[in-house]
Amino acid sequence: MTGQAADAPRRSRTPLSRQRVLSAAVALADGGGVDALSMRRLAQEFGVVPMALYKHVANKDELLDGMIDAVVGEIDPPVADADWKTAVRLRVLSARRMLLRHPWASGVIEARMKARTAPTPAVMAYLDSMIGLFRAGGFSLDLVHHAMHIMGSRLLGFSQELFDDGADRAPDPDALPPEEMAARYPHITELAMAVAHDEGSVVGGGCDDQFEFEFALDLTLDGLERLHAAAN
Amino acid sequence: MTGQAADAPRRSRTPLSRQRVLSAAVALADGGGVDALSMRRLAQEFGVVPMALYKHVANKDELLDGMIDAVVGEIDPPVADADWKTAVRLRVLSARRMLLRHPWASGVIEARMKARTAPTPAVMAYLDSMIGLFRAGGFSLDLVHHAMHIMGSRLLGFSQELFDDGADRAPDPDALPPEEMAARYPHITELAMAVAHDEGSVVGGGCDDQFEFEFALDLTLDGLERLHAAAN
DNA sequence: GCCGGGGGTGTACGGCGTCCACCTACGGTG
DNA sequence: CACCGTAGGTGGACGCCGTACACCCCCGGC
Repeated sequence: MTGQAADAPRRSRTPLSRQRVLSAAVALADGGGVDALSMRRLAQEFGVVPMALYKHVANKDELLDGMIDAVVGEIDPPVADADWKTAVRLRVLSARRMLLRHPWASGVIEARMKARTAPTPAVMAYLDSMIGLFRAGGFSLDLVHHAMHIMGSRLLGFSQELFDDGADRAPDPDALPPEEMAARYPHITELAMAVAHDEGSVVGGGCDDQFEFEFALDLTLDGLERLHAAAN
Repeated sequence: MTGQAADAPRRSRTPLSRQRVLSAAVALADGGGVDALSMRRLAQEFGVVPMALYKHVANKDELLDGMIDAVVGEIDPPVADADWKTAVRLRVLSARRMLLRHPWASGVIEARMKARTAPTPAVMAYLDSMIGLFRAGGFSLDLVHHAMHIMGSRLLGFSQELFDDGADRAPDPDALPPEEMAARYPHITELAMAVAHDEGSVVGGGCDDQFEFEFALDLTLDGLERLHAAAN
């Protein structure tokens, strides 16, 4: 009783905000997988006509972006007062827990990564702070660069080439101005700048995907070899 | 001139086999990405009505499976007379070249992996022979097991959990009988058997995904740490 | 009291995968 | 040579999908 707007049986229960749409979409994808998520299905979750959703999200792509941002935001922030290794470790494990909670997420993130001009803000923030952890541990920019490539698949479930860093892509209509970029994602910017002009560097040169791939592969193989030798 | 069946302007040029359908589908996906591939689009590539394709492939999923098998078959066979490390290295690099040739492949393979009961035969064969390379190098079953988990994302572009090895999945209607399985994929079978009952093992126990993930993560982090230390 | 606009509605279009009934041409058999 | 079974292509329809466009209604501010 005395319910004020929660259960009026006649008109739209709650005004249906972007937040509500997003979380309903996440919930719908959590159970039933990503292809159980259609605009029509989502709309009828609210007892509303499909087009109503478009007053709160631009289109389905933008809906997916919003969902990504939401779940990436669930990843725990880095712990303070820890060496780089445990900090990175904990963060990655937290990311993994998120991905297990939302099994659709890794696929969607990866797909968005491959096609879209820029990752969503939350993903950017996550990557930026991850780079920050390595930097705080004293890693050189080159080494951080390699580290990010190496950990690619572990970081968020997608496999490779997080930043091939433009030039070939379409010129991205709504890119942040550089100063904005630098302010918001200082570590990403720093790294991107370094990669952009350093040609001969400590470990390797530029951002050659093939080189990065082999570098990561060899690191892994060396690790396996060490294990193998130790198991004698 | 004297063309015998190549240019008759009236009736079906060439009878449209499963092979032709598959390669046309691969070509269509190579240019234009995976969502440029629709049954209707593919059909009109042959100047034929969509349903005609269904005489040669069961449905779109089966078409995708066929495409996967085709491109995975492009991966070079292992080189003979080489130590395990270079053999694995060359094979993985060959796989990568294939994935760069067919950018849609990694995504499709990963998606199929996540949902399907068993990978396609060519993928199975690839994994089996990869395991064989490690085994030939003297790796213990446990270590090979870890190695396959670690290299997951590098192996074929998908991220994780190649073999969580059934039990929870749907019982798979058309599974191979065990002896067939063992004959065709000896290394996979051997490894699966070992994982199935060995509980306390050299490196770790059973096939605990969480354990495998952390194991791989730590191997990577250790490798990075070594690089970091060496860079002083 | 009026009015502008945010938010929900209705309809429609083009594309998708695929089921179904149908036809047609061809090779093998009597 | 007549016959027929069948492999392979056809045409249409169904039920989904995302979303463009026009509309309308109701509420808050002037």
